[in-house]
Amino acid sequence: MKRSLEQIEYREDTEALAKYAKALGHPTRIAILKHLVNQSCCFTGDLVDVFPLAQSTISQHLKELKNAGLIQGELKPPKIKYCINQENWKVAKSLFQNFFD
Amino acid sequence: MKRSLEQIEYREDTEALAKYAKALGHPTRIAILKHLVNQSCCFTGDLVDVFPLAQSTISQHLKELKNAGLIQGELKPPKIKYCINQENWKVAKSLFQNFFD
DNA sequence: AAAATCAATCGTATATTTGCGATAAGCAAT
DNA sequence: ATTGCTTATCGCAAATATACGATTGATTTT
Repeated sequence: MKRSLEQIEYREDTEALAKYAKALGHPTRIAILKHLVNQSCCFTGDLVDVFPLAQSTISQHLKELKNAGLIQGELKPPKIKYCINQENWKVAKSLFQNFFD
Repeated sequence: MKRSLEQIEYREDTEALAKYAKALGHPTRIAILKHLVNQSCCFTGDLVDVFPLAQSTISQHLKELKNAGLIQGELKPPKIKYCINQENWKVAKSLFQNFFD
């Protein structure tokens, strides 16, 4: 992509908010998170049953949510249990709260 | 893009939240909105001075924010005055509020 | 050690996003 | 009607996102 020569430096909280928002910017990921909030936790397999998407696609969405810090995976062999990352969840919550006044 | 055969139907509020989140998913757009919240309103030209981005790029970001419904433009010849769309702003605010509990 | 199970990653295809410069379009004043 | 100012759109290039099937990797059970 053609980019501005001087890479723009935004305030840290601006970047953070954009990062969280981007992660939330897809209905499937919103739905996954809602599911996690309700169930408190769940496994990838469960989600594959809930959504008409390939396992690899679900996994990819989970990865993005994990990268954004909104969820975390706990090894629960032979499965992996995904939960909301409460700490960052609070951070995101307050970022959005402050943003909207 | 290879898509699921059956286009997934999400709840309306899930789609709406994802739409707003997507619009917020770029630091420049966050910064623009913060600017608008502070200034209450402003013109495209002002933003071009504030951000080291081409006028066309700013215009594109404004377009996305407008499409998402977060801002609105008022003709103030020869300029266009952009403001927060208070109505949708409230909607977005409560969607994020509910989402984060 | 082998088999089974589950999730992650790879490779691919396509769509969308982001950025730019250049051009067009809208409107006011001349 | 022409000019000048402001913003939108077009056309392009490159990056990123979204989805899939196929494969790999990790771990437990047999």
